Formats: sequence, structure tokens, C-alpha cells
Amino acid sequence: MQGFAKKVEAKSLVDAVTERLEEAIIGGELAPGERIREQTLAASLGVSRGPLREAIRRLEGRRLLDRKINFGVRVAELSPQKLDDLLTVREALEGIACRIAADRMSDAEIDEMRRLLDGHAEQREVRSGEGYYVESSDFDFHSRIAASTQNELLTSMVTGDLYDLLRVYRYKSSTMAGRAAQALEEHRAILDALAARDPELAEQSMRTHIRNARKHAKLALEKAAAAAPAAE
Amino acid sequence: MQGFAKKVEAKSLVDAVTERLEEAIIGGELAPGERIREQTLAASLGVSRGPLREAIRRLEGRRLLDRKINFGVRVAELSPQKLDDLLTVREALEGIACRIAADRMSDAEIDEMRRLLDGHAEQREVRSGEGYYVESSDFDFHSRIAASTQNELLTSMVTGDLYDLLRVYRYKSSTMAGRAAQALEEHRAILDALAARDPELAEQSMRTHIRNARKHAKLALEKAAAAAPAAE
DNA sequence: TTAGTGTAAATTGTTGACACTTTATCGTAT
DNA sequence: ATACGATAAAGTGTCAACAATTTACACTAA
Repeated sequence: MQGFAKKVEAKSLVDAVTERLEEAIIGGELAPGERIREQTLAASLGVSRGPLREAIRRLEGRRLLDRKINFGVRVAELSPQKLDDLLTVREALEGIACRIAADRMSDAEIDEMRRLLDGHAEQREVRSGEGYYVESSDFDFHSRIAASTQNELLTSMVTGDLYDLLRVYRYKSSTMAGRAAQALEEHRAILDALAARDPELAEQSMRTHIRNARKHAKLALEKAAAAAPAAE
Repeated sequence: MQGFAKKVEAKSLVDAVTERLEEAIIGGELAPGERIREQTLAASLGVSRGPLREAIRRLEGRRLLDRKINFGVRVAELSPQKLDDLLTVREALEGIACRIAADRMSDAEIDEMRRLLDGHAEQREVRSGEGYYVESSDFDFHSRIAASTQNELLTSMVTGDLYDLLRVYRYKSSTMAGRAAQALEEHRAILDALAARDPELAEQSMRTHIRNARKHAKLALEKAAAAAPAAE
């Protein structure tokens, strides 16, 4: 048996189409509320309607698409309420993940997290105190904590389904802008609690972090809604 | 417009097949790990493979089915670890739901919950202190709390996807047996916290309740595994 | 004008057939 | 006997056509 670093996994058309659609929705190529015509989309993707419909069923389950019988498929609508709901769910899940991480994360992993945050501190967006926290950096921090729980369900929710949903909002609106510096401080507080092996404090720090993000997003969206009251 | 109490909603074959499969998996008609042949199953359901495959894609997302490319579909395997993971996630979600409920549930709803629990106390299984809490009663209690949050995402996770997953374990093993009396007491403690409008206590009571269920299930499954070590 | 009706076009719902992959079986050579 | 390879069978992956439903539009009547 030869050892390859990364095995090339066979993919079906359904897998490929699912990923492509996911990307299109998150990246805004397909706008929220936009109707999808199966024939048209299938043709433009170069596949038949079969695999496309299967991919759509999957994305329905992830709440990225919405199908009404005998009418068709729409890209999920966004709303401040839905984002608030989503972040409430994330607060609960990431909170308990962080609690568990305080027990299970190894010293080496904690050291590496420390270096990670030091790297983030060098980023332009964070130093200026404005702008976004670089998305991949933020994801890295949160996903390491989730992964350390060794809870496959919890991890896949936080880094998978629920993360995709969050990214839709990240792209469409500047829900997270101007919070980079504070977010880094909160990340540091979380890491300190992990390093102290304090589950209670770890959970509370993470919950505070996400609650703050939620409040910030709420304000940003309300301000945006006031500026352009037409768009529902 | 004439008023009908309940509108008959149009259902596609995919919807019907999804529900039927869900029922079959939860009820044990399809055993964990069992392989599904599309042609055979489609024929026995009286539909073609198209709608069946779409239904399967949905249930994949709910972790009730598992597909390996070019091999086929299997009913999800169970394991003590997976149940533990699931109950950890539920602890987090129902915990925060209960916290929110302490603020949002109306006095009338709380009164009704009280009557609900008084009814449960009369049930044979609870009075004897052994046996299961009647499933629909338990579901009713938990789902009212979730619904009162008015958080659609949270509610649908707790009463939908994650509940179906839990039911698979409920059916296959007596994970919840012999805890009826204690569960009722815990339900009462939760309701007291809600009535007192104490969010912190409400969350803690719910988390304790689910954590106890998790520990109980863990012991039950380990005992079962010790008795029949062959079954993985 | 407006409401209502009926037809045509567009779109989704469903099916059966074909292509490709994997697995099982049998035969052959060592 | 065992390992290897070819072949057949079974099952999944994909597609294109047909059926059913909804929507758009024109036409008619009050």
C-alpha cells in the first residue's frame, strides 16, 4: 500500500453540483429570493435535471434553498430575524463546544492557537481596528475549538451547515465590519480560559463573544434597513 | 373564501416517500446498517427511482441514511458515542431555548404546561417510577418550550431533525427506561424556573435534565453492550 | 373598464431506459 | 489448493422524454 497525502475521492455529479450551487449562493451569484429554473440551470451547469434536483434537495435541508410544490425553487430569503436566530443557535453550540474543549484540547493545540492569534494580530484589518476579521482566520479559530470536542455532530453543525448559512450573511452585508479588534480581544479571552482549563469560564467567554457579534450584527442590519427601507 | 379547519396540503411523491422512509427507519422496519437497494425499495413503494433518490438525499442530510458513491445507501449505524454526541448538542440547544422561554413564554402557556405535567403524573408508567415516559408526553413538554422561543431554526432543530435522530435510539434500545419518575421531577423543576421567570435557573435546570438523561442512556447502553458484545 | 373564462406556453413532477461501476462467480494457471 | 484474471450479474449514476400543473394572456360578456 503506497501512501498518498491526500486521496482523490470520487465525486458524483450531485456532489459537484451541490458544491457549485453552495458557492453560488454564498458568493451572491444567486441572489436571495431569486427563482431557479431547473432546465435553465441544469443546462448552464452542463448536467441533466436529475442530479440537479438531488442537489437541490440537499440544499433545501441546509436551508439555502426553498422549494414550493409545483412552483419551483427559490434561494433562501435573508432577514435580520433569521440571522439573530442563527447566532442564538451558534451561541449555544459553540458555547458547549468551548466548555468541552477546555477539558479535551491538548497543551500543544492550545500553544498552536496562541500562535494563530498572534498571527491574526498582525493582519491589517485587525490592527486598524476596523474592517472585517479575515474570514478564514476567524473560521480557523472557531473550527479548531469545535473539532477538539471530538463530537462529530457538533463539529459538523458548527463548521458545516450552520457555517454556510452564516457566510451568506457575511457576504451580503457588512454584519461583521468594524469589530475586528474587539473580536481578537474576545478570542484571546476565550483562549485564556481554555489554557486555564476552566470549562465554565470558557463557555461563558465564547457565549459572550457570539452574543456581542449578534448585537453588532443586529445594529448593522437595522441601520441598513433604515437606509434602504424598500428592500424586505 | 370558505374556511376549512385544516387545509389539505399538496404533497409530492418525494414528500410522501421521505415520510415513509423516516417512519420505517425510526420504527425499526429498516434496521441500522441495513443496505437499501433503490430498485427494490422503489418498487415496493410503488414509485420510480427518481423521487426515491431525492428523498434519500434529504434523509442523508438528516443523518438517517448514509450513501457511499457507487456502492449504495445504508441506514445509519447507531453507537453509544453518537447518542452521547447527540444529547450533548441537545443539552446546548434546549438549554438556551429554555433560557429564552423564561422571558417569552406567556403566563397562560405556563399554566397550561402545569396542567400538562399534572396529567403526566397520572400516567401508569410515571406512577410506577419505572418504564418510559410516554413519548408523546415528553415531546409535548420539550416542544412547547422550544416553540415559545419563536426561533424557527432552533425549534425545527430540536423538534425536527435532531428529534428524529433521537427517536431511532428510543426505539432500538431502552435508553430511557426506568427514568420516568425522575424525569417528571426534573420537568417540574424546569417549569418552576420558567414560572419564576429566572432565565439562568431555567437554562441550568434543562441542562441538568438532559445531562441526566445522557448519563442514564450511557449506562444503559454500556450494560447492553456488555451483555451482547458481538453487536457493534 | 373589469371580471371571468378558456387556451397556450412554460415549468415542475415522474418515469423508464441506458451507461458505467462494482461485486460475485467461474475458470485457468501456477 | 491458491492466486489471478476474465466474464456475468447486480446495482448505482445519468439522461431524455412524457405527464401534470401552474402561470400568462387573450378574448368575451356584463
